[in-house]
Amino acid sequence: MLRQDQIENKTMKVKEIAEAAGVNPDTVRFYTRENLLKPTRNPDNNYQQFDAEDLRRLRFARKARQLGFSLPEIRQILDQADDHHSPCPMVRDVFQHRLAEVEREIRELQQLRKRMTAALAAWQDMPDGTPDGHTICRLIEHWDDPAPCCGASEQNEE
Amino acid sequence: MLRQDQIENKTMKVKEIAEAAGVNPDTVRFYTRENLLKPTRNPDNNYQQFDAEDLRRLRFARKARQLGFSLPEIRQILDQADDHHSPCPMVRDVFQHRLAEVEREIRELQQLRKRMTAALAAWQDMPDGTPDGHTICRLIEHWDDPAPCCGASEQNEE
DNA sequence: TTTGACCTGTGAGTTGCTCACAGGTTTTAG
DNA sequence: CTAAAACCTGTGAGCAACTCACAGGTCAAA
Repeated sequence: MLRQDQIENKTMKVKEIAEAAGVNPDTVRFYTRENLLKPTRNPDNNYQQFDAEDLRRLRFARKARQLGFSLPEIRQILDQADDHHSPCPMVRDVFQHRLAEVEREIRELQQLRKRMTAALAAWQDMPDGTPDGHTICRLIEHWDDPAPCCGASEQNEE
Repeated sequence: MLRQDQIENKTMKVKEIAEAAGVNPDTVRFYTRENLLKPTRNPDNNYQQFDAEDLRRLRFARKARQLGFSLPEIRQILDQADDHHSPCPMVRDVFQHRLAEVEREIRELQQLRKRMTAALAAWQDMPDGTPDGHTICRLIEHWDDPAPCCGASEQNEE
């Protein structure tokens, strides 16, 4: 299965590291372009060579993406780690910032769900399903805007 | 304040309708390009003329966007209304679909928040704040993937 | 009349990928 | 041994829903 060079250096080509991380090979190429991954080159054919460290970086990047970190943030973290600085104080800041965002998003979506279920219920209550043909449309039209800013007055968390 | 033609026909220029709807004028131009708005033209100067109906369409579009409808969906709804079809059965379908999505998003974000607060708590428990400099990073690295599909086994809502 | 604010259309930038293309390399099957 | 399949390379475009920039035309008020 593994060739000699793979056993010795554990280097992978694009498709191999992509499969190992469960991502699209184009994502690997994209991250390489974006300097999140810095593979060496095989001088014979100019192919990219990824090692176990690259795989860890890639997995880290994917997990950070799931947490909502942006690619520039992730690059910053990885670069700092490369420089033997602990990126963690910075990570903590970004992390806390991101947590606040997540909580805001949750509140907004809960508000939204509440309105939507109410709208659907109002629509269901109608006799036949298409009572006058405009209920939902009116519900959308008369939807009152979520306060554009500083709307933190009523935040009942479910 | 209002000129004569505005009083009689209530036509607005880009900036006026944009302000009336609380959006960026470029958004109005964009929606016009995308055929969500179909203003007439002033033959004198080729300026776009929006009327009260356009304003209602624009407001409807904005509210539908807040609900998560896509521009093609919104265009479909508006076009059907133009044809004197009630768009509402279709709207209901899209609406229900969107509600399911919103609920899925809420569940995912709540999962995420739970993990993030746990991570921060673990980090806070450390003596000084930067205990070994890698806690959060490891927390990210060892973050276990949210089950990619069918992860609906444990959905404790809040 | 000139300044400034608006209008016009078009094209590019944003984010995080994903896909397409054209040409080079390597692997595999016959 | 060779031909085809599968991979590699870099580059450029496309997605959504705007937002901004630009160059030139129009119009209001000082």
